[in-house]
Amino acid sequence: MDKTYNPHVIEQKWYETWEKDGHFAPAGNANGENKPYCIMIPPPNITGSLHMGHGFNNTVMDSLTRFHRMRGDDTLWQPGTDHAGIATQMVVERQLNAEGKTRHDLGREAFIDRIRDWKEESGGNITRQLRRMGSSLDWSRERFTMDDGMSKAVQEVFVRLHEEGLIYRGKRLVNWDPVLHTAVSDLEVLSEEENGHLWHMRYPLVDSQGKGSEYLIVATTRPETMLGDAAVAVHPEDERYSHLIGQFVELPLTGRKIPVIADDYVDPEFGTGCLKITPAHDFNDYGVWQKHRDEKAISEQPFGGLINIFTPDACIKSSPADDFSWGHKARDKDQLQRADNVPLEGKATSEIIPSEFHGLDRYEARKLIVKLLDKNDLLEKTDKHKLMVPRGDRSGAVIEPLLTDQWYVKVGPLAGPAIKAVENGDIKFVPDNWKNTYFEWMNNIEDWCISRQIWWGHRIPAWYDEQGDVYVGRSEAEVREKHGLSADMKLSQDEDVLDTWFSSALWPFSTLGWPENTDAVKTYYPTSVLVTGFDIIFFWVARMIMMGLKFMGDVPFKEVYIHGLVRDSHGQKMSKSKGNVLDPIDLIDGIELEALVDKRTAGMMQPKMATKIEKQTRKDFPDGIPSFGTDALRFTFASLASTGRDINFDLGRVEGYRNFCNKLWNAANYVLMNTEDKDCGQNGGEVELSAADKWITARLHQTQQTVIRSMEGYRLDHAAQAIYDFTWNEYCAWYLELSKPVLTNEKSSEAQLRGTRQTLVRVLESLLRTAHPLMPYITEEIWQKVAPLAGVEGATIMREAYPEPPVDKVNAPEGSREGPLGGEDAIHEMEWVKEFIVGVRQIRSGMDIKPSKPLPVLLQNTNDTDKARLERNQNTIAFLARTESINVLSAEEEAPESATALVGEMKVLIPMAGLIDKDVEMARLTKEIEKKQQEVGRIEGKLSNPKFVERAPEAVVKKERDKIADIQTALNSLKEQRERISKM
RNA sequence: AGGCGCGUAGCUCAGUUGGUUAGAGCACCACCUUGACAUGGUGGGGGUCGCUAGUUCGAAUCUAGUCGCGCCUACCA
Repeated sequence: MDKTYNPHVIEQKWYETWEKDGHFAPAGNANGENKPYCIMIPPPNITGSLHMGHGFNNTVMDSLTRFHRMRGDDTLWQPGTDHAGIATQMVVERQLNAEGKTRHDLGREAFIDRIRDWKEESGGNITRQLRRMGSSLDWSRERFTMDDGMSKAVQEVFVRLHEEGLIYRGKRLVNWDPVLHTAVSDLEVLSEEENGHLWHMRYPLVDSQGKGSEYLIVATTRPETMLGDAAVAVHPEDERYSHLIGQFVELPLTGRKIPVIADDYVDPEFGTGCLKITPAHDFNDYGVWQKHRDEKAISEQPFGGLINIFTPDACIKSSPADDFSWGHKARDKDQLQRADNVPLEGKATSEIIPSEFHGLDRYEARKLIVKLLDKNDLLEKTDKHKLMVPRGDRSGAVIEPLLTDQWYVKVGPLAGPAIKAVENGDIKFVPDNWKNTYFEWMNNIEDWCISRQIWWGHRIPAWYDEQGDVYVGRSEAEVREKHGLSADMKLSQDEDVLDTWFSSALWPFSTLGWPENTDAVKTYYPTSVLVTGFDIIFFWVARMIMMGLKFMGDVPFKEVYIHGLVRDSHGQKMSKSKGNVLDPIDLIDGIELEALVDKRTAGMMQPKMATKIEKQTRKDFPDGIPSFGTDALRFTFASLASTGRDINFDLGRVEGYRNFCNKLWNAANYVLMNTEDKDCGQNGGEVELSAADKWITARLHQTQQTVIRSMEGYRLDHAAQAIYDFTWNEYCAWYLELSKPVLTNEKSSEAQLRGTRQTLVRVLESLLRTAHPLMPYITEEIWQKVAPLAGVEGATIMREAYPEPPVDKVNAPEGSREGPLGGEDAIHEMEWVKEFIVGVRQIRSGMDIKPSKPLPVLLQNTNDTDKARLERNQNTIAFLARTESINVLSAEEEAPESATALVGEMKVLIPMAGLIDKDVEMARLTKEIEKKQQEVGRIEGKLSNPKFVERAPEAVVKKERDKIADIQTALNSLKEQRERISKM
């Protein structure tokens, strides 16, 4: 082993070996005892690169996977990527734009080829990065959501749902992205509060004779939509306006007459209590229109009131042709009429919109309308107003509600069983609270718009004849056959593709080969656990549950472990625009400050932001980021995996765990130095175990129990903490030190030496297996060297058995792989030894005595146990406390003036002559006495309370009594000591 | 508007069904280059657990209220 810990050298090497030797593949179940354990990776987007969220998420999954694999489960962690329809299409379109082309120049097929080419080149970036994280994914089963097999699954699901009437086509208002020219689902729209205006517009009454006011005032945040108004609504009980219900107002700038209708949707308190109704451009107005569409005054409006004024670009229509080319595809007049039952007699939309607005963008139209209203004295006032603006999560464009033909999944019938599965515990959320979020959404679920007007994705398996009738089937041939359509009948496939989440929803079973009934499907479905962040409970988790139950008749996973989102150390979300992103790979490899600054400011549109980010980065990382290695990063992620929602990532933690790796490395180095080429008892021979040997073994077992319990409960932070604590504070800080006096003592017997060496290697070997799921590389590297010394043979630690510590540390069977048994006596003895040593050290440190100076020690008030323990451990104590001599005083012997430490009732005395300052020792004792007195006071308070003694459990009372007795003894002892010294 | 989460040491976080002197890492102070490790060792300082009331023999932990921060849902033009 190298003298110094160098993660880079070992990491690369081991990952390649593991992958090459097929260690990531499931073990299978040849012996009939291996339970299946399966995790499906949440497929990362092919356009993406590894971010901290991935790093965290994959650390958790890999740790679970390695843990279960070592425990003998038939373990599969399956990788794959998501085609990410819109995101990917945008990436490649941007490339084309740079070449001065658009996707339309290439045509659909060539464009898709181009995307596939791009995927071959760049799409593997993230899987390479996953490998760097040490992820033990079975790459031989890697899937991609656009694979043939996946397409088949998607098609099958679509057709079956359609056959059952759970997929339908409808003309509805959808969230339309006017930049990307596609519909998006509710979930892909992010509404945020923005500053805007509330315009109060005057709509003149048509017949104001004797009716009081001459106009109604409507307030709107979107004046441009007035061109599509169909009515003005007031609350039916609003006395201010009740007399006007049924009257007409003149729609300014257009001359159209629209009715005043009554609807209790209107809030009389808001604005003037008059609400303009624009049913084709507002979801709520559409709802109002549906209730009133049969009223004559509405139905006689153009298009029955459903007046769509926008083109797909969100510009005002400028020609009659626009009426038939909005949405995403041209439709003829008859079809439109049939679909909506809306009469098309009369004028085209462009003819009812004044020509000065034609072709204007929605915001230009807004400006002009406000200007003209103002000019005509029809603008009452303009108020500043905060409003929720819906934007597409990909394009950032303001989403326009637009009437188009789309495909929908009727979600209600799927949601019922999905809710039940969580209610009855078939699926458990961890932490449990997240089920509330799930129920909340599932109980208010809306039909899911699944069609997208883009090219990259699963094309919808539907064909149209020339009359526009639609046929759904697995292929054109199947459609013809099913519906008896003649071969010469012209059919054209739907141009749209499916929402990416539609294929993701099938992920837990499509990856296993469904719709074929493969062995993998039979073995690994339902999968064991889904590990993901809470941000996609709606997007993904809920939909997988619905689809799994529907098509597999069983839940897709038994548990959902929801973890937090990784933020920066101040709790800020990491984002490119904030310039606070950390790249896990940079934490592994390290990065120079300049490179980091460049990376963070690259592509910044606003120079101001770039400057700010640069400044912040230079402040946060004055020396760049040092290289920490994968294991340190993984251990950090694990240590942060508590139940909270936010994970604030602090670089200091990684540094601490990098040091931990280094500690482990050096400890191994020490162990090897003392055991390699030496007899560690692998081949038999008498072995004598010291109290220290037994003690560390017992502590190892306790640690392993904690780790196993923690892993089973998804508390990786507790597992990490237990491993850290044991390794550093017990194995390294104490046991390695305790081994030194044995190994260096010429008087040690062969059996003693063998016992110590054996314990050194066996505990280390077992510890490495315990830690391996969290820190795979360093444990493998060390294990390779240590295992043979512990008498273990194997190709790799990752295929070794996970430690099974004996539950009962006194009575467990002999010959456990985790080492011999400890035992209570050994533990107590070691506590005594440690107290002794610490006591001397405290005096030494408190008195400013050089560590190198050997001290004479006297023991007073010793009992037989003390003497026996001293006998056995004298050499150890002398070595670790650096004593010159240890002498037991008999009861009648007077002790010289000394500094004192207490070990139970025994006094450890260090004579002060020439060494120790009286005042310092007085102060030390006084402080100690005060502390003890405080505690005595607290406990006395408890015990003198009769209610406590009466009502508290006996064990608790006894504990307090024992405690106070101990403290009293110590206190008396200390007081006495102070008394003596004060007389000096 | 509704729902949820968080508030513990200077910072980042643990704290299991209420019962030790409330812990860890980093940072801080002093001492130490002793032969695994200065990415280290030894010793030490630092918290009225956001606030208030209640339940209880006993509250960081349970209940109610309150303040602060954050998130997610929602149709207020």
